[in-house]
Amino acid sequence: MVKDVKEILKNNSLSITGSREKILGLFLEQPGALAHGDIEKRAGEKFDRVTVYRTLQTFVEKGIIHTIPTADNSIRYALCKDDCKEGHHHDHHVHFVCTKCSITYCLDDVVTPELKLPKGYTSSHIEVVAEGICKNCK
Amino acid sequence: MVKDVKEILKNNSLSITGSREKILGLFLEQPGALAHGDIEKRAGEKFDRVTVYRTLQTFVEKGIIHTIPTADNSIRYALCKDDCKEGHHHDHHVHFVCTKCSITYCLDDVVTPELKLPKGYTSSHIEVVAEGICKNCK
DNA sequence: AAAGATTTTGCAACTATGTTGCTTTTTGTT
DNA sequence: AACAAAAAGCAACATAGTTGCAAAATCTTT
Repeated sequence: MVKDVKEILKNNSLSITGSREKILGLFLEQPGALAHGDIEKRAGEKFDRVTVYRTLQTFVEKGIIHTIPTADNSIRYALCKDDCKEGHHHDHHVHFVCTKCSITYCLDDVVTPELKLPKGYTSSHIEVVAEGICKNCK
Repeated sequence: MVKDVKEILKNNSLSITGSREKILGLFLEQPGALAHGDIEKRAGEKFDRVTVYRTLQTFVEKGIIHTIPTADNSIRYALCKDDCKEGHHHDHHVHFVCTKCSITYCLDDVVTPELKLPKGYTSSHIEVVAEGICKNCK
């Protein structure tokens, strides 16, 4: 079930380091998205804040994770599906934030709907975030 | 065209002060949304940062403005339509961020689409942010 | 397997952003 | 005009995020 962390790093031509293994491991072992703060907490204060920032940034650049904008304005990160390549994300799915447990889910099966924009507007990307109660909390 | 700032404040039972008049004026005199930083800059460094924060907070509570989550994770504020009441917002429209001029628009006529969520999920609020080129920049 | 080049980490310092408590000033009310 | 209530301003603090640089770890080459 759990994909090999080292494998993923190698495939993205990243050197295998302790922090990268641990941080990537955190993403693999749980369903929701993680905010920067979550990672620092769950990792047990092992590494520096700066390292977390830089690692997340690297993962985003490589297309391993993607960012999710949330209403409360904290950036969250979640694993990308395999069709994300370096510098080119394809996360055209809807995100769901549970107001009870505050877990953020990627609803990979729910595709972002088409929008009829007013004349003159052209959209290249549409972000949809739904808020409510998730299946575990109802 | 420009609504009376004092009128709006009175209608929301807010005392009329210099900062509130100026900040509300900024929102009325331009089409897009404003971030906290924009307000501090455009106001010409007249008042304290804290005042801006508290004024914006008051306006949000009263339903005069609403917040817009953006991809770059900076909160933006925009005027609410008249059907927003104290503590109860109705901003069920789509927001549009221009990648060129980075102005954020409220597309009041574009209603947030319905979503078919997976079983077990119930959404109370859906936020849609489209990114692209606006009518002035194309 | 060791040496050297390259990355990554961790530290310190700094900037930006946002919050809280308290005093002074302004506003609304009588 | 006088008083009570609310808002503004100030200082101090808290959190988030960035940058430069030296030390440590990783990768590569032999």
